[in-house]
Amino acid sequence: MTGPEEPLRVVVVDDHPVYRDGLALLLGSVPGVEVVGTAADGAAAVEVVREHLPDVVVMDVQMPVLDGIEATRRITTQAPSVGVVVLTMSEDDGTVFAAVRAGARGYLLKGADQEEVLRAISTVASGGAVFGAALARRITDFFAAAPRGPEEAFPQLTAREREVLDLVAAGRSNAQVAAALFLSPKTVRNVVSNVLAKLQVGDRAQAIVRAREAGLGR
Amino acid sequence: MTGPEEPLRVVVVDDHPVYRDGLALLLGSVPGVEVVGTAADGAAAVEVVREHLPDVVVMDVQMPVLDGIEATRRITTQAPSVGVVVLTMSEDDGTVFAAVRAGARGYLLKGADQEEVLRAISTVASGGAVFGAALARRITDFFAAAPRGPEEAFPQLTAREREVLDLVAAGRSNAQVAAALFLSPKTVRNVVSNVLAKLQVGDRAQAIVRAREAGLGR
DNA sequence: CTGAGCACGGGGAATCCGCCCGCCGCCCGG
DNA sequence: CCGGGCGGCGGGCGGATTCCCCGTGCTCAG
Repeated sequence: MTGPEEPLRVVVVDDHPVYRDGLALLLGSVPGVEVVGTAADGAAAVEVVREHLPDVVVMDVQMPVLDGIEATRRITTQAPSVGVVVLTMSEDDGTVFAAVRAGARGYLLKGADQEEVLRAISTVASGGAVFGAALARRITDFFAAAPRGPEEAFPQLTAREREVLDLVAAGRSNAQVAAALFLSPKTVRNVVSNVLAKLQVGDRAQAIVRAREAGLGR
Repeated sequence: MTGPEEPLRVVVVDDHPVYRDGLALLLGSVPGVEVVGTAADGAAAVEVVREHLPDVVVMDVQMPVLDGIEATRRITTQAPSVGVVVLTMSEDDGTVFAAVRAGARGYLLKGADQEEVLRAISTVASGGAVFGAALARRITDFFAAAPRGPEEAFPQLTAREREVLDLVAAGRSNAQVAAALFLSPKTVRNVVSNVLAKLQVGDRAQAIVRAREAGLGR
């Protein structure tokens, strides 16, 4: 990573000529960065990327013909080694998630200054992921809400019972649980029975619901 | 952000003296970065941060007295303006999620080179979030898996079948579903039966798992 | 009109499941 | 030493669930 430095090969995609060429010029003037191509819509972007195989693509979202999300999906599918930084006006949750799901590893708002864009490009080129200031909060909030871990799940259960419940929550039958844990099917039934009692639920189905709400079975 | 540049005030936290002081020296030698404090454990880190209020804390995870996760939680709670970059050996999913939930906005492996660490510090100082190469994939995978909305779930099901499946996924028995939908229990059984067939699962439990993975039942 | 597809209702048999009971091995305090 | 408590283990039983039949009424296309 240190030394002569092959330049970072970048493609800029945006349907607004002034913004696109301005950003390309700006990036090209930075030592160690080479803009190897530009495109004004998603379809052209896919083509340019296929041709030049850059390290990073800086991608707008709102574009004619093929939007940036779909273009990102095609690019990351065809050439997973290419990092995509999405640069857009929208800080809408749906757009952010869609972009990341499509394979983007960077997401900045168009208000970002040059240094921020450059840092994002470098980070993404080295395989990392970056989210701009306006999004960082949403990202962390999202993590806080979603993967509410197995968090000391069900302390009233024994280790064995948690183990069984986890498999039950994954949809396994008692017989499958027994096979997986090298137990008699009858024993599994009893363990499940104890779990139902401790969870204060009436049947297996409700146990699955409770367990999955606590993050088990995945 | 451009101009005279107040220096970036950084605190380095790591229980390994060589690593801690080496990193501090390295960072301090960079123009625009000032190391205003160091700490060897989480409790000391919280104290140092409270005293100096830096822009960014570079935090190890494995530490005596108070680990980096908990220290991060306390710091981001007391001083939300302070950005925390976690720097650790572990690329374990649980650790990553725990760190982000605790409020960290950066997560790099200890193999990261100096440039990478510097970029992360800058990005985090400006409010962004960064994940190193080894984690980026997990992050994007996580996004791909988690917020999969109710998205036109199970188009192969009839409206009635989706309605029933939704209640089943909430843990209701056939009798409860029948009462809720003003149907005969026998009809509910048949509908559930059709759903099981269309979902290609063998029993109610697996249907619940599939449904909840698609966002139903909540 | 006629047949196909679907929602709805029903019956019976095989299966699965949860519950109650007893047994065994372990640990701990008297 | 020994007796109780607890978790893991298994048998037998009754109820719930699933599956595979059946038939009805409705809509829609040919």
